[in-house]
Amino acid sequence: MEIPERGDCFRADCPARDVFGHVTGRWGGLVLAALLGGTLRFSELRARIGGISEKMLAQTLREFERDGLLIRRQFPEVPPRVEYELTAAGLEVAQRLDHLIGWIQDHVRELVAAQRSHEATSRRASLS
Amino acid sequence: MEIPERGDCFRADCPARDVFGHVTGRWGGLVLAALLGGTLRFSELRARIGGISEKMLAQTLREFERDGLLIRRQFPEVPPRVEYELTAAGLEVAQRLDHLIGWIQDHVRELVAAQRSHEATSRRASLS
DNA sequence: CCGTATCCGCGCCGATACTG
DNA sequence: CAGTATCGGCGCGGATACGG
Repeated sequence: MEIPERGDCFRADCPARDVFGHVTGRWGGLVLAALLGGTLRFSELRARIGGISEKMLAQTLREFERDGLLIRRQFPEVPPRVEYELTAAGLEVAQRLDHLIGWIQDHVRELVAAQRSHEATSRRASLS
Repeated sequence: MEIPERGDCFRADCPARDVFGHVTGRWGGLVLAALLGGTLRFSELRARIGGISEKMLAQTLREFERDGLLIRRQFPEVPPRVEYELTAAGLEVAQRLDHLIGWIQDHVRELVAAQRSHEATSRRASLS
């Protein structure tokens, strides 16, 4: 397929949509944001990201390695040690993700309040 | 549940993770980013976001309305007209998403090149 | 035009067991 | 420690039909 100079995530067939899908996948954003603090081992990542399974962590890491957003560094030791680190591209993406995550975290109460208020409204409406 | 002053998306049980899930859902980011240009009708949104079905668009819009990120405005006309617009909170989220999307779109060639190069590497590795 | 309702297949993802 | 292999449920999401 022809790769345009600039992608368009709004088109279904654009490779940019593909990468966007990885980044906004269920675990993608959390993995990248977790690595903003610096290099982490597999088990450290797993501990930091609540609820992720080994399978999904491994799968997500492989996707991002393929996309060139992080690098995998393996040490010839026993027990084995593997570290993951953002590439320059990965850092750019992770920083933008972090801004998004940060805003949401800072406004949790406002968001939850909106949810509650909306529930109340729809209840009143359904009482005809 | 106790709502902390500041959320933590890395915890599995935090409401912030919940909203983060909506925003980074399959269609969430594209819907919010599409509304950055201003108010849009249902059919306009559907046309702009390649591949989305009516069902998923409606579902995504309802989630965000509940989260207080957008408002739904219905006009008493025939044929009916419904417009969707970002709230102040939605604008904040959408802008951050747009930065993320923009970077990916601007670097689509770099990303695709990384994917190709990685395929070549893993092919060589598997040839033992 | 703007949805909702229903069905249902596919693939995501968790659980478990196993390997180097 | 850092994974891979395999299985299976179930929910996401597409297709279709219908309603206001």
